[in-house]
Formats: sequence, C-alpha cells, structure tokens
Amino acid sequence: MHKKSDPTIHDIARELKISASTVSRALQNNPRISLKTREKILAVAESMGYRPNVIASNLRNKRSNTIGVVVPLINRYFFSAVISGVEDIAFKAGYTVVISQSNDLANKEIAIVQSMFANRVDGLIISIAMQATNYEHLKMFRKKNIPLVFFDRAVAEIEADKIVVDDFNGGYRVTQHLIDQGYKRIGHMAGSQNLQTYIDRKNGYIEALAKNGIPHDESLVITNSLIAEDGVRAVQQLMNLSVPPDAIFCGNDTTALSSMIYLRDKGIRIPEDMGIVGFSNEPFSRVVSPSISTIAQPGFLMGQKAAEMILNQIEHKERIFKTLVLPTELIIRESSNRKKIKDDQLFF
Amino acid sequence: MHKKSDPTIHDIARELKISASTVSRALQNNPRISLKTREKILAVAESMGYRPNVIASNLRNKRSNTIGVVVPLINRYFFSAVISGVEDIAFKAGYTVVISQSNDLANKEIAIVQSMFANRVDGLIISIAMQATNYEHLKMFRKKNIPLVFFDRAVAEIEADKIVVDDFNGGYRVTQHLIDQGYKRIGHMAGSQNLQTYIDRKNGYIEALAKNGIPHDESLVITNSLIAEDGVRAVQQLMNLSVPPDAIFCGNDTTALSSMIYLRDKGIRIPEDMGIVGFSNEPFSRVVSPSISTIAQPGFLMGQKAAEMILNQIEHKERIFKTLVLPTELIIRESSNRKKIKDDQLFF
DNA sequence: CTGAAAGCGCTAACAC
DNA sequence: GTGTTAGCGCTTTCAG
Repeated sequence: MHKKSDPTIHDIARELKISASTVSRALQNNPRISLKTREKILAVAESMGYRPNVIASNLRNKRSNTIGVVVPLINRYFFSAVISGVEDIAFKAGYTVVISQSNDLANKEIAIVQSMFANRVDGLIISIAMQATNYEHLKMFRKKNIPLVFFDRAVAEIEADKIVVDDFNGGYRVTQHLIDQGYKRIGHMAGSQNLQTYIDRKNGYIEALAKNGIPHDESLVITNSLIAEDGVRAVQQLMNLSVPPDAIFCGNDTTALSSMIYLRDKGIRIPEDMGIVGFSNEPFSRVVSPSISTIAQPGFLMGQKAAEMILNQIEHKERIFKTLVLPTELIIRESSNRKKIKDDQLFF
Repeated sequence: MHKKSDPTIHDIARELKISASTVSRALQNNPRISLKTREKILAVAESMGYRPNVIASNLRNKRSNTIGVVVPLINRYFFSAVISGVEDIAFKAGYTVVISQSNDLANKEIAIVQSMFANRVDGLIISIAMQATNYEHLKMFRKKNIPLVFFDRAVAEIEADKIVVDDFNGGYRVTQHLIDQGYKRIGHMAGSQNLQTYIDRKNGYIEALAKNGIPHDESLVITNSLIAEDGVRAVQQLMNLSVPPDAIFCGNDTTALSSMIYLRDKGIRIPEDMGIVGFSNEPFSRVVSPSISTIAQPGFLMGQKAAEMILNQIEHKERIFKTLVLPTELIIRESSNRKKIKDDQLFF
C-alpha cells in the first residue's frame, strides 16, 4: 500500500525511549498519561508524520467504524440525497461510510451485502433492490445482531429499524387531489408489487377512490418498473382502453415526465385534457413545463435519521426496533392544477 | 461489532484437526492444497457460516482493498454519475469504494483526506473543493506514493493521473455557437478561478471571441460560485449594464436555469431576445422549457476511466502519470437556437 | 502437501 | 504514570 516507512507507535516509542502502550494511550488522550509525556509524544508523532493505522486498530477493537449503505442507484436524486444525509451524520460521529449500488439487481445486492459483512461494517443501511425476492443475506445480518436499518424500501418479514415515508398517505392525497380537480377516471402506474412502498402507494389510491365512491377498475392500473420507457408503454396502453383515463397517478416522476412528453406529442393538453401527478419530487419536476405535481420525500432528512438510528444501535446497543414514518408533502404544480387553486413558486 | 461467535479459520481448522495455514491456503485456492482437503474445508466453512475477516487480512497484507472517492457534492448528477462509474469498475475488481463529500469546503476536504489516509485506502480519486487553496494534504499522498487520480478538478502543481474534460474546447464551442446564432454581445458567468476547469472554460470563451474579431469586455464576465442564487444576481448585474449582453454562456446548468427563469419573469424571450447556454448537461436541462443548450460531460465514463487508472497504479505500480482529456459534446437545444438549425430530441 | 511460528499495528488487562 | 504481555484473524516464510 505505502512505502514500508510508515511510522508506527513503536517508532515513536523507540524515538522517545518509552513503551508503545504509553504512546497509544497518549494518542487517545488517556488521562493516565502525564501532560508532559503526552505533549512530547504528540510533538514527535507530528514531526514523524504519524497517522494511526485504523485497520490495526479496528482489528484489535473488533469494529470497523464503518457504516455500509446500499442503494438501488446512486445516481438518482432521492438516493443521493439520502446518502448525503447519512454521510453528514456519520462523518460528524467519526464513521466512514461505504456505499454500493445494487442496480436493483438481486444478485448484485447479495454480493454487496456479503462483501460488507466480510468488511465487518458496524451497521448496514439499505434500501432493497426492486428485483430482490429472497432476503437470506439480510437475515444473516439480523442473526449476527449487526445493526440494520431499512430506508424507503423495507423488508416486512425482517425485524429491524425502518424509516419510510408515508406512501399510503401520499397515494391517497394524490388521488384525492385529482378528484378535487374534477378528474373522473384516474389511472395508476404502479411499481413492483414486491415492494411495500409501491403496494402502499397503490392502496392509498384505491382507498381514496373508495372513499369518494368511485369504483376501482383494475384495467386502469398498470404495474411496471417505472423507468421512462415503461411510462410510455403504459400510457399507450391506457390510451387504448375503450374509455381512457383523464388523469394518471404515476408511481414516480420519471414516468410522469415520459408520459407527459408522449401525451403532449399526441396533442393532448396537460392539465386540461389529462392530469398527471408523479412521486418523489425529483429536481426536474419543478422546472419542466408544465411543472409536475408530485409528492416530496425528505431524502436528506431520511438519511440523517437513518444514520442516527444506526448509531443508536451501534453505540447504545439499542434493541427495540422502531419504524419511523416520515410525512410526505403534496406539491401541486401545473400538471394537475386545472382549477388553478394554488401556484407553486417556480424557483429554487 | 458482532457476537464473539464469528467463526475464524482456526475454528475450521480445529473442526477438521488440521492447521489454520492449510485452511487459509485452501480458502485462497492455493494449488498446493489437495483437492480433497480443499473441498472438505470449503464444506465446513460453508456450514459454519464462515466469512473471511477482511480487516485482519488487510492488516496482514498491508492493503485495504479500498478506493477512496472524494467529491464536492454527492448529490449532483455529474458527480453521482462519476461515482457510479468508479463503483462499477472497482466492484468488479473486488475493491470497496468509500465515498465522502467535501461540500466544497477546504477544511472538510482535509479532514476527509486524512481520514482516508488513516484508513489506508489503496488509492484516492478526488475532485477538489472549490474553496481549497492549500494542497498539503494531497501532496502527502504523493509523497507516500499512494495512487492518486484527479478528475474534473485537478491540481496543476501535483503530479498525478488526471482525467478532465476538454473545458477549453467546451467554452470555445459554446461561444462559437452563440456567435453562429447571430448573438453579438456575449456575457459569461464564470466559476471560481482557483479551478483550472473554470479558467479553461473562460479561456475558451475569450479565444472564440478573439478568433471572431470580437473585443473582449471584462464587464461582461462575472465570477461567482455558480449556485442558483449567484445566477440571478449575475444576470441582474449584466442587465444593468449600459449595454447589456444578448447572450450568456453560463458556467453550469444550474445558473443557466436560474438566469433563464429570472429573465422569463422579466418578459425577456429566450432564445429570441437572449441566448443562454449552460454546462454539464444536467438531466433537467433537456426537459425544462425552453430546453437548455449545454455541454455534455461523460460522467459515468469518467468514473470508469478514473477507476481504471487508479487500479493500474495500484496493481501494476504504474508510475508514468497520464492526463486523459475526454471530449465534450455541444448539445444545441432551444435556449440558444434562434436559427432552428437542429432539434435535439426531447426524450430520454 | 501440510504444519509451526512469527508478525502486521494497535489496545488493554494486569502488573508495579 | 508507565511497562509487559498477549492477542485481534489472517498470511507467509521456513521446515519437513
């Protein structure tokens, strides 16, 4: 890794003709070491360019001072905001954060989690891959009692700290909002029903319809992976129905946008002829035209909370698992606001 | 970290009444171990739920199998794309990636780099903080001969592998394009002139003006931190000039967008009255209205290349430092295309 | 082909 | 207040 010449506590000790333990203690500000020796040691350490070898220390202490974070995609605003929040808290607490992305693939997720285990992370913060169906790799973490926190996408059958947004409520409010705007036939583009997140969004949608006495029509619900192309395919399918919808609650902003572009190209006016609402409040949703109504999820906060939860488990051996449900916010923008009830300031 | 019960190679050895060294060798597929014993060992390891302790192995091997990545902001499309590229290559090569963000603050960058050194990363990939002015912390990496790769924002005075985009050419082409579109008085919003990146973009701008016989007017150039609010302030300042510009080459897409919104609110038509070009091809730039002309930087590719370079240094002790300049691409969209010479497909 | 032994750099009883 | 010692889990000579 480096030149062999990296100084160790033994080098410092030899230089000062004292023992390595004294050096070790001084470096940790152990009060048993006299101020004088401590200062001498610090001075020599500095002059030799000494840097503690965290690996050795970790081995000895049986901890890595490292928190693992696994996300489906780094390269997505919501997830990078979460990572940013985790990093913020963890760094301040003196932890290193290692990040990996599963690309939503079960196999990559398994490999990552095993590698993190082998690296003896002190805790794991994870949002599971859409494709995952088997959770043995995560159960192992639980079995070994390694702190585990799920965020956004949690596994119901595993006991752990969980932090999610209120997807049900989000789905409910989106749907209610569309109804309030006078839309009569509301479709839904749902994400993988393996994930509670998307189940909840859909259930919120169904519940809101029911509460308003609107019959639920399964042909208006399309389930897919919510990438841009899926949005186009789904909207095509919906528009081919004998009675197409006049509004669509899209499972995320990506599909909301791709649907919107498709519809616009077909000459369908938004929000006049068709209402569109997304989910996640991706940065682009406020700046596209028409701007996209959506549900804001507090990503950065979620990351901070997840980090706090895992630090709690790590440092206080907390063993009562909590599920934290963060509120969502309905942001009404142009794409669904045909009654012009409010105007979101189009600005950063 | 875990329960004490994590099995080690000694536990496996005891179980099979053989020595730990044999187990170690078998686990590494050392050919000196007979197939029979190897298989027995693998079977027992599997049944005991053995996972190698990478920390111990790293200590012994004096390497961490870890690559450090430092970015100004995780939560920015370009940087998260780079991270994604690094992660892609590093993971395949069996390395762990640890990521930290400097928030563009010099002090945080120093703390991060020192922490990464203490963690004995095998190499460091970094894009330096805008606020940084002192590079001692990075020189230390060089002195210790730890592989170092700069991407996007490099330090000229430090010898290392570097991978940048052709910012000069990018700035040049943006400006030439604006001239070709018939804009006569072109302003520039420049980023911190501590960073070569922004110096080059500005120099490209100046050179293009010169080549076209347009005198360079310093009052048309505003230097700031290129956050959204800076864009607004800068455009206000430019519009208050006795002869305001009729086009602005913004240092990034964020300021391009905020300027555009400000101008639109003032009733200035884009691109008719004012041409706007950004830089970086943030995802939103293609979907806003008008869509923003910009320079595409291949983030994911850059990350992959950076990872390849560092692996080369780590594994082949490569000591000839290269600077890789990736080409940029001018993407002409609505915000500067008043001659309608081409139409970028507004789609994913 | 397998084993014994030493040591990576640090920490923490346990001594004095 | 400081030193001695053992050991974290793994790898790797060196022997046989």
